Order: sequence, then structure tokens, then C-alpha cells
Amino acid sequence: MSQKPSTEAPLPSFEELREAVYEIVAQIPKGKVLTYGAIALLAGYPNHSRLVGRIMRSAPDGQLPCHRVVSATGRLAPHFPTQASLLAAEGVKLSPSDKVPLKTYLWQID
DNA sequence: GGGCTGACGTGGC
DNA sequence: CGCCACGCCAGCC
Repeated sequence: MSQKPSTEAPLPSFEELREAVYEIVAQIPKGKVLTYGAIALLAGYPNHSRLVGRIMRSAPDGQLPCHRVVSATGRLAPHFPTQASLLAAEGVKLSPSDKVPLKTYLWQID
């Protein structure tokens, strides 16, 4: 009782989100990319793209293809100069403005 | 405990 | 197409 019947969604803890993000990012096919917002949504955290970004910043690079994660505008992550190289190695060509053409490389789940 | 920061997203100009 | 303002939330000083 006393449980207010509000529309609050039972969002998992930040730790749960971290694991969910790792799972999702690890499933991104080579040559494709995903946006922070999309990952947050798939993880069950709508509109929490920033949290995903914070997690990626602390994410273990080398085991996780974090270079396949870009912003909704196709912008690459700051302080991550090797991201462009890693993407290029997978066949992802950037726009003249250093942005990823999501129209072509965004991972669309079949 | 309070305020600023930041691997974001969207809308407006 | 680019820049700015607002909303969002956890982490850091």
C-alpha cells in the first residue's frame, strides 16, 4: 500500500543499464553504427542518451566496438580521434564534415 | 549538500 | 547546413 499508482516506469538501476549497453553495442554488425539514443531506447532508457554516453566514456575499449556508436546527427565522439580510423577500416566513409551518413550506415534491425 | 560539467537529443532561427 | 537554448541525469569538485 502507499504505493502511488503513478505512471513511473520501473527503470532498472544504472548498473543494469551499463550491462544492457554493453550487450547491445557488442551486437552492432561490422560496418554499421548505432546512436546513443537508439541504444538507450533498446536498453529501456528512453531519452537517456546522455547516460549511455557517460557509460561509453568509461567503457572498456578494445573489447567493445564503442567506435560504432555515434550521435543522432552522425557526429563522432569527442576525445576519440581513432574512431574515424576504426570506422574507415570497416568501410564507413565520413561526410565532408566528419559525420557518419546514418542514412547508409545506421544499423537497422531486421 | 550544492553547482558545474558532459562520448546527447530535439527544436528553433 | 550551422549555431544556440533547453531538458535530462550521473559524476566530480
